Amino acid sequence: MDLDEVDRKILKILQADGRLALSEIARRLNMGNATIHERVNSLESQGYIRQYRAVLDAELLSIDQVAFVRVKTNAGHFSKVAERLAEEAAIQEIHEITGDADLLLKVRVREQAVLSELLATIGSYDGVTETATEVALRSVKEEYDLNLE
Amino acid sequence: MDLDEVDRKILKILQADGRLALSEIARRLNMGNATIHERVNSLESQGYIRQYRAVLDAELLSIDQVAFVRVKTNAGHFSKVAERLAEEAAIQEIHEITGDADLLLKVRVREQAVLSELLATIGSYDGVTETATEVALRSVKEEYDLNLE
DNA sequence: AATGAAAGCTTAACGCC
DNA sequence: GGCGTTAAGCTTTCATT
Repeated sequence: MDLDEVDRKILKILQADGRLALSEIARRLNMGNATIHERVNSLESQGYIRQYRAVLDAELLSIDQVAFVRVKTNAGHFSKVAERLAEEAAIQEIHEITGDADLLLKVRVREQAVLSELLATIGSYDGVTETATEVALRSVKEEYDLNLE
Repeated sequence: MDLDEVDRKILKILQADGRLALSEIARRLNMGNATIHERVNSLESQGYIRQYRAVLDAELLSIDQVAFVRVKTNAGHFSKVAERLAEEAAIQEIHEITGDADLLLKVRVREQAVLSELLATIGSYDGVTETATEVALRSVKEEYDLNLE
């Protein structure tokens, strides 16, 4: 990792405010306008910055039913299953995990009915032997900041 | 307070590209500059847009050890415990869930050693009776888009 | 790598419909 | 609610160090 202190500061700033003007970043770091512009371009093309996005309020938009699904698969099939599950828009996270189950999914839908459907679909996938679901009654925290200190 | 088609389109666009110029959004939607500006301001102040952020690459930055922790608490204590856990930067998600455990945490750290420390800390919290941890061997998908149709 | 300067574009505020 | 105008501010490029 060949990031210097300035790069890390830029990443921290943009992680916290993705729309901040580059000229304002330059001001805060006491550097030239063009320098920050070049640095940000480089951070983007090297892949450190994957995307800029507006974070929407899931509750206000009523897309706030969250569930976690543990999936067991036939021996060695979990990667293949995971690739297929990745195409489902309602599945936000797929992790291959240690322990009893093979995959842990985080699912987010508008209504419980959609969850039921999805579970039926997952259950019918080739290589899936078992699913177990836990529903979130309340999501106390959902933040995705990386701690760059 | 309700969103119309234009609002939804704006949210979709900004969710996918949080740094897109408002004038470009206006162009795409065939509307005036000032109109889009007003709409976005309103979406922000109503809370539909919670934040703008750069999404950083956790693997490139080597902050890529992910674990899920199930926490059991003394009867009725889980909300209090959750509030306290929310202050830990490494804990990205806290959900109150159905089933055997009371809380499900998603944790993200630079090294397993930090995870061990965190688990010790959590275990010592008042009201926590038991924790069980699953480590993610690979995270196949981690996306946080809301499906606005 | 970093910079200042300048052209072109964007934002934000205003008044009008 | 939607729009055009405008001044101030921003982005991007380029020649220079």
